Amino acid sequence: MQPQAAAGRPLVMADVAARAGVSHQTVSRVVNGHRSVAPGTRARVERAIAELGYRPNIAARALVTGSTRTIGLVTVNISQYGPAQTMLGLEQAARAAGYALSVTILDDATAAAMREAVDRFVAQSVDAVVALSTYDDAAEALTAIDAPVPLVAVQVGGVEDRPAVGVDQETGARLATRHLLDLGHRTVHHVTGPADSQEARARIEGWRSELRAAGAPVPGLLAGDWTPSSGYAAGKQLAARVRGGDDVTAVFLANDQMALGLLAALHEEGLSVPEDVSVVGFDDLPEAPYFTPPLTTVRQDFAELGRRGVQLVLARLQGEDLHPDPVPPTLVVRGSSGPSRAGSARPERG
Amino acid sequence: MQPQAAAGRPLVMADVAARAGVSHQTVSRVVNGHRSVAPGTRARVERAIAELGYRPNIAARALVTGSTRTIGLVTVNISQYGPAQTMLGLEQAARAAGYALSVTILDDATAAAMREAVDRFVAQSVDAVVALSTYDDAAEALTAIDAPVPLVAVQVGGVEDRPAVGVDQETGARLATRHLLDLGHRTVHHVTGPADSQEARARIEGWRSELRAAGAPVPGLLAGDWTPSSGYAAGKQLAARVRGGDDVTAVFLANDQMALGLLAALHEEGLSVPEDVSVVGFDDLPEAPYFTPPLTTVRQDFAELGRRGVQLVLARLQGEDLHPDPVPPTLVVRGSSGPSRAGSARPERG
DNA sequence: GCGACTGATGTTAGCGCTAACATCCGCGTG
DNA sequence: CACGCGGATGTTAGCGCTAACATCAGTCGC
Repeated sequence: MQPQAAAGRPLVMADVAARAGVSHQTVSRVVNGHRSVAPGTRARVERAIAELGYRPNIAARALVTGSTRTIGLVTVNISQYGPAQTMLGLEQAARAAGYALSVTILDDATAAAMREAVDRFVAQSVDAVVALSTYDDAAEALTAIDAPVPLVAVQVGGVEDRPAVGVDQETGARLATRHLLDLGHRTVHHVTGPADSQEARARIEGWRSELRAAGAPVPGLLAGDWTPSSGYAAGKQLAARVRGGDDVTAVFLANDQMALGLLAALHEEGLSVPEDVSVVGFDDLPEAPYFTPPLTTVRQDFAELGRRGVQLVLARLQGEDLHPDPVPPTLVVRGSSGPSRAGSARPERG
Repeated sequence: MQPQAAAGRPLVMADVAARAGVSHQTVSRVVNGHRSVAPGTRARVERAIAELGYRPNIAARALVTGSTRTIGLVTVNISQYGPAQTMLGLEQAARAAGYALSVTILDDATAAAMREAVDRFVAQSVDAVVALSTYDDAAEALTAIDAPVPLVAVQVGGVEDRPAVGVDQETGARLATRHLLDLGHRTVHHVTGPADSQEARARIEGWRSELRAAGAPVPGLLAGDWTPSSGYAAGKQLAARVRGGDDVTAVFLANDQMALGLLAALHEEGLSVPEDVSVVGFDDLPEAPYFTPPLTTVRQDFAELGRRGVQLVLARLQGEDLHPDPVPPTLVVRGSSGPSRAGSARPERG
């Protein structure tokens, strides 16, 4: 696999040219798949390349072409399932398109950090930057940044003048809410994500409008922050209200991790899911089928999101102005949701 | 790719030089912090750089220096907590050291895929490659690869002639096993990771040697593959044995996700944790405290692992031959492990 | 007071590649 | 049969930067 032969200095095009008995330019033509090269010559050059194990020096190529064939990714929270999965899709699509992916993980989602990251990428001469963030200040910085390269946002809704691709959060939230309503629940409570997250707000919006459309009362929000711990707190709160006689029979949480926390709290408080309270999450973590009980949730296709992000980048690089549709989420029904006030058998794991 | 969109064509060193009234070489000296530049000149050049918004072209620099100040990371399974967290530490340490991080996510952990990834990085002229994989064939490929750049392994134990940094898996497994033994359990069952994972084997080793040291019987292994589903299957199996009268009171699983699956299975089978069976995992996922019941587990400091990985790379780049100590794991005791009910109401086979 | 030395700067020569132009050849056409 | 055309190839000129050497003061030592 070594790119240089046993010889001391690294191989360059001229070495291949000498071996194939052609000029270095012909080698360049072969390497770049240029058309006007005689088949015989091309074969000879290709053999020389293979025999020598030659690899073009991409720094030299980048210098003259002005393109590094690298996409910069700036993201937050890589240890969460969603971003990690999106990154996976992004990387694979980028690789398939012949681009390398350079990554910056933001310590915190501030505008300054976002700017600095994009800045560093520009200095690094990436061909384009993909930003994965759903927080307001970061998103704001994104609109403000005037980078000399295409800059696309993934998973950010509501950014007007910046190409973006995302999952339709609102539809997802409506799916979840509708599901609970259809099961006969009078209304559905909602545990939110952080207030400065656009996704969290879109989910609130979807939940609220579905309730309104069904003529159901719209209860007050329970504030969460994506963490299991905040779901746990919300669970304790709801349990107290149930015990106080409140009519709380269905909860929709803005993500699965919070749902896990809520499940733990309800369990501790002696409430059964779904008999006493039905619970629906959002994301469909790989662990969700193994929660106690298995979690009904809204699945987002994060990898697809990443793929579309790259698509968008490539389009921008061509100068096209693609406006991709949002990725549709789907509802996955498992054991944590059931009919209102009616014991039922647990559906099997998904 | 132009550094700044101030004028029509991209800025180059000569522009700064002209503005500062010096030669482009002096600008280069200032940019690279060379010492023999008169303070006045340096100030003038720096002002010109700031005013123009000049950024050096790193492709040109890379071409002449032969260094891209980029580290390549090849990893698997980024959607798992461990690798993701390790990557976080890696990225931050790399950034702090002035290196960019280019990422390849392996579709599958085969030797061929590993080779190809390293190969691509070499073609990309990265300064070093960090590999994050614990699977045999990938690890094997790693030893075999003769890259023209430093290649360090993170989280791979047992690779002899290749610089590596990892967590002390064996100690972690002993910690978990000892904990259960100390609680009075006669022995501890073990659900393994995949057989071709070095980490999984190290955990088996630790578990086995701790049992032996305590003079406890060593039960047969339950094969898992890191997934919740395999933990679930193991749980079903164990539950059947408990019902059959077997003396199964403590289980140590090679990761937390499998523990989640096992918890779900035991719950379904009407067994209580920790009353009937004590359960200990490995990793300490952020979700682990919210399992039902909260999971006792072994914590690994993945981010630290990443940081040490970069340390190792930098040392290699300097030509030093650092041999870092493994990162020590710690036991986190929560509700899923408790005292043995030796001589309990469960019927015993004669 | 003059050669050797030191520090600040300029000049020159590539790094390995691609783009543009130059060249050569064989062929069809009037 | 001269002409021109286009396909195949070679030649030349940079891309923007750094390394190495050249230059040119000043400064020091004896």
